Amino acid sequence: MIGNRRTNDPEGVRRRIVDTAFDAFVRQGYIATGMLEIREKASVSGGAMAHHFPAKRELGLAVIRDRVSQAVQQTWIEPLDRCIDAPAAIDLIFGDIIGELAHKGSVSGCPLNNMAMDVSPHDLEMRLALGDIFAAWHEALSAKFQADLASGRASDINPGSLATLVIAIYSGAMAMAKARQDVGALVESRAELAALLAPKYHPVTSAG
Amino acid sequence: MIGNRRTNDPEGVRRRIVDTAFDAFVRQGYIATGMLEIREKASVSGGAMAHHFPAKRELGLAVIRDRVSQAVQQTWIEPLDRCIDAPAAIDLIFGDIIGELAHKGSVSGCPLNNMAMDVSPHDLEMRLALGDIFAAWHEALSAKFQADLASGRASDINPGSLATLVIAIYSGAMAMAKARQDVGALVESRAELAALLAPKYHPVTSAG
DNA sequence: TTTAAAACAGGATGATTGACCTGTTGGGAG
DNA sequence: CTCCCAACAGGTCAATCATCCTGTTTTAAA
Repeated sequence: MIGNRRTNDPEGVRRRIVDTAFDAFVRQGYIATGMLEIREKASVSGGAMAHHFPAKRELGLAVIRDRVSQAVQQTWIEPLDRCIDAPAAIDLIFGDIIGELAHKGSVSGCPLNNMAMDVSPHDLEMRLALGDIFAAWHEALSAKFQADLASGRASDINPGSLATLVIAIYSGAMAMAKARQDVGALVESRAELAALLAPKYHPVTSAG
Repeated sequence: MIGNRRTNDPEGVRRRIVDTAFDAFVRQGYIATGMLEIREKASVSGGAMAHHFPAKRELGLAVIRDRVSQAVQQTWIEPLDRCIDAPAAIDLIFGDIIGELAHKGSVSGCPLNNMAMDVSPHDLEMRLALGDIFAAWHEALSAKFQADLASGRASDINPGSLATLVIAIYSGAMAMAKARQDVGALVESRAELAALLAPKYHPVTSAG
């Protein structure tokens, strides 16, 4: 007769756990975050936690597959689909992130990159799951550059390696911003990135 | 009468600890590495460890100031001084890293970036120490671009923001390489970086 | 030679970690 | 209404963590 009421809302409890874990993993890191801390912040009992996620690994996998992937989807892939070309989308995305971080005050970094950095060396399955998200990101960017090429909007670019470069710039600039707690690196990288893409777009059609 | 012989070599013991810690911190991360693990790998007793580094923080600081900073110095700043211009140095550095990683088999990432990612959110002093290294790196790159500009070797570049871009590309490509355990991102980024710097260098001197 | 302090050895310590266990309650199938 | 299992509560567990302690040996200064 320990007898306390309980909520009995499996989907809600699970969502609360994953949401809390995602936030903590991104801000402090996967390894630095304890199960107890997640339980307390999510107001979930040990029994409920063990029921939904018997091991920390599975919670990590769930966060990667359910949250990190959709974070990349929302902040990168969907804007790419909506914008007229790749440079426009990239500039919009950088601008949104800079504005968000500037008014939020602190920089927690790119969720995908943060997770990849401290999880990759320790868990093969998580590394592969994160690799899939990188691949989807790269594919979306690459396809957009390819489309710009096909439509004549751009010329003289290699979609695949250019997509890799853009991802590297974003990830690296985010890492610098996080390390220095300053959006300056993102601002400068955005400007440089726009400048290096510009000459490849709207090629001068034999001006006289 | 516990009585065992001991080495009594303060500088050597300290160096072994810091070397071992640097290797472990870069490969598995600062938080994921335990003091016991470092002690065992360095063959150092608990007493010696406590004498040289009473707290883990101080070992982290020592690794950052004594090893991470010199790693950046050796792999980036010195080659910059030796090469004729920035693009030559950058291409050389990327090539060296790619070759080294390719023949080593595994990618552990950029020491500075690795340390910054999992330490920055938790310790202000370490974050500032890492920020100083980033600043020195940026300053060296920026100065080289500035010199190239002054010597007429390059034109139409912004040394400061271009240096930030190069650091972001390197850090980001390293992170991708680590996450996917593949040097492809470094290879592609090197090519793209060379291609974007080329038109700014050796400007066509009124060919006809 | 005496002596104080640095350099070490070999544990011990409490706190925290991830995992798990027993018991209880809810909801849905029959 | 009955029965069964998912859903949950609350506490326990061994392992590991960073830290610190007592004692011994070396070094160097006086």
